[in-house]
Amino acid sequence: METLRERKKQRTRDALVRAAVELFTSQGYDRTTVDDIAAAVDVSQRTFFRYFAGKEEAALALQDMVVARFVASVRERPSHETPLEAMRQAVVEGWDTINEIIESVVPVEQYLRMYSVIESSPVLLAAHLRRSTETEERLAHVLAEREGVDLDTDPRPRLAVAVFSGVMRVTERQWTMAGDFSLETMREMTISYLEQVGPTLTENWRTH
Amino acid sequence: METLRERKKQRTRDALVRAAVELFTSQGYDRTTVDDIAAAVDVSQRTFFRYFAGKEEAALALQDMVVARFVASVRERPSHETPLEAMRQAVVEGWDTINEIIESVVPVEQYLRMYSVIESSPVLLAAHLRRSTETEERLAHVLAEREGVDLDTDPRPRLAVAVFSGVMRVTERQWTMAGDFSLETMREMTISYLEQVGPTLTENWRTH
DNA sequence: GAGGCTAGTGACAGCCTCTGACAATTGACA
DNA sequence: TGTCAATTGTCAGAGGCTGTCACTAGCCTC
Repeated sequence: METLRERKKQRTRDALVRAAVELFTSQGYDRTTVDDIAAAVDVSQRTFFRYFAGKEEAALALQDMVVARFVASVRERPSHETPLEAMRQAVVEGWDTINEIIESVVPVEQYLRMYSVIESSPVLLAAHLRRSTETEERLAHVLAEREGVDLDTDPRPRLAVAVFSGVMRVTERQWTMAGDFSLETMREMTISYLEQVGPTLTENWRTH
Repeated sequence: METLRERKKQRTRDALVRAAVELFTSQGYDRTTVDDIAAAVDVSQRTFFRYFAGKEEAALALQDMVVARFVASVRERPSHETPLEAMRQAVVEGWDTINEIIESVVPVEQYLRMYSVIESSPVLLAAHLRRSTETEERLAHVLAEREGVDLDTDPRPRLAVAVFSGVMRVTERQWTMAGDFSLETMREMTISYLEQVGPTLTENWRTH
């Protein structure tokens, strides 16, 4: 972020993300064209595509920031924690520090609203899920290193991450459907669902 | 499949899927245009889009058939099995009966090769993952009914399905990466990975 | 601080996916 | 056989995305 060039570039990028999120949350993802976004920032459409590989990437830029922080957070967890504990703590901690990450680009409120946008747009949801698998792969590497196991021969890191991500995905979805867009609710659901995984897999559901 | 019209339609659809899979597995997904597929079957591009909502749908048509069978299979499992047992049995059983489902449209070998195509094409993988979430939702309904719990208030069906799907997804991916496209290997990996989930979540990975 | 160098941009042109509208064709059925 | 409905082809066009090329503005050296 030293030179004027770099600062200018960052400003353009932020402006594009801001405009994109603004338009997506107000008009919807499909009803917003790349031209709209470019026009809102007063750059050419071609320039938009120099910053983002596609419309999706602009929509998921905020997610990327949060996810990157989450992965880093897991890596920094004390090594006495089990993989699941480490991921759990990192997520919960994440919900508390979201402001710091997002607020520099858009209001947190708008970030939360993007969850609905993502969930309600098939193409966007698809892109989000694919990116999540990339995150999972990165996470698996982190866990393997933490626990000192070989990712090529030991499937456990990937299995643990897959299970964890599955639960988080359900949480995300249920939270969105509930329509209560508060961080507090999200926090509670995260903890609650993660607690229930064990019993769900082992205990009998039928109570009679 | 009574009238001539219906038979003709089915034949066109099968021909499109066949041509699509043929082209995708030989040239790759991105290097195959909808025009190519339509031309191979000698119908107009517009007709293609009357059969499939998009290029992806044609590519995932075979998957759909297999998945539909899987969900039905879970529904038919004896009620004394736990949810996880039922899903596990349904999958393993599925690998044994795949021929019957697929062979009527394309050789099984080609179906297996589509896994690589899906895995190596970002857009296609994204579409696949999104569709998987829809399957998960359907599965959750099946489990909820089986166990007699309320899906609106009880997260356990969705959690169980999410965990199971997560494991299956890892299996799928590792199988594809291994490059050994035999049903036998897939079968073994499925069973092996599902067995390891429990220990992975509870036991200590560090053996010293 | 002048001039060369290069990253970043705008302006086209063009490909591909996908959709709406309307006309032409073909099967269904009285 | 004639009418009706379903299926298809043709045409037109929007929108996402990419290559190309010229141009401007920041940067760096002398």
